[in-house]
Amino acid sequence: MGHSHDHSACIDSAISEAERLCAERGSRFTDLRRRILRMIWQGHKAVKAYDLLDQLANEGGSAKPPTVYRALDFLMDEGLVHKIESLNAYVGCPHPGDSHVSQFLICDKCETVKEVTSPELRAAVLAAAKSRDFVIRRQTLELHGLCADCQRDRQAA
Amino acid sequence: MGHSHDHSACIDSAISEAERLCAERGSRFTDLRRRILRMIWQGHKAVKAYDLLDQLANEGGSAKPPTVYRALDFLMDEGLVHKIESLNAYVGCPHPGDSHVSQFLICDKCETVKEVTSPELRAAVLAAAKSRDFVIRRQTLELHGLCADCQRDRQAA
DNA sequence: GCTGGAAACGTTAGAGAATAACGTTTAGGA
DNA sequence: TCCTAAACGTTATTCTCTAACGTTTCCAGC
Repeated sequence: MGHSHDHSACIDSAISEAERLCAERGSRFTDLRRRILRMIWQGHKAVKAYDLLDQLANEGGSAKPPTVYRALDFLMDEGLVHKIESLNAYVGCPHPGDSHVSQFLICDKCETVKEVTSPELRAAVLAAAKSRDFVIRRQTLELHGLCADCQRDRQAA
Repeated sequence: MGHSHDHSACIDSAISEAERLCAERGSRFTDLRRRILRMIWQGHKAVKAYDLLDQLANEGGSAKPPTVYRALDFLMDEGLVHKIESLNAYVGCPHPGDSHVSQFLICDKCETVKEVTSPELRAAVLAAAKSRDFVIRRQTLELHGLCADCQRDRQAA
């Protein structure tokens, strides 16, 4: 992952995909929401709410917490971003629209968050729940460790 | 889970197991730490730090946040409690000592947290990580939904 | 038993995360 | 055009957690 890819393409495609989905659903992809989604997509790291707040402040306005949290709520409702519970931070969803359960690989060194979709893992989760007679509504599956790149140049964190 | 079991036995065994482990390791299981572990074991729900704080205050003293968080840190280091990231709350570990990765079933209705250990699920997690060349150091696996009991008398939450 | 140092605990202060409850603006359908 | 709901602004507060200090307590070594 990481260093070498055309990230501006990531951003653009995320924004236009969001545009498309919101139009399709009749939800309002306002300027504020677009700006915040763009900020989150500045990299493949999870972004903290108060960092977004600071960026908004730097861009001139006097933003307060509810501004950011309302935008985040919208983006999460639309499936455009996910919250990483173990970090209290938010990351862009690379494939909104496809309904899916989220599973994340989080590198503790470079902080890259990679969303993965493993059918086997999904099946194992469902099986574990079923055998205990438990009905899943929502799941948090966050794996912390070292990504491939950071294992190589490991001066571990 | 839940309604019908001798819970005082749960508490007692958790405390004495903690006692044993700390003695074995030479770590100090102080009165404060014992009290907080006992509070957490009052039920099979995850307990919030500030609820612990309130209970301490009710018991007379003037406890401040660091008191609780330091005790929680100790208990977590010793593997006696786990943090539920998706709730910002803490739950007793039913089998400290055994090294294990934690997987939780969390009922959104009765709030019972059940720690499960599924070798199949564990294997699936490892396989998913390995196939992406990712080394896991720590994992958060929290499944929210309805436990068996709450499915039966479902006037859902 | 005394003592020195580390661990535990007390306390003050503040950062970071999130929400409640109001008011104002704006977009867009009737 | 008007009217309503959604979006946004603003103030205040709650909850979660930590930094940084000082004091007490334990206990290993003398």
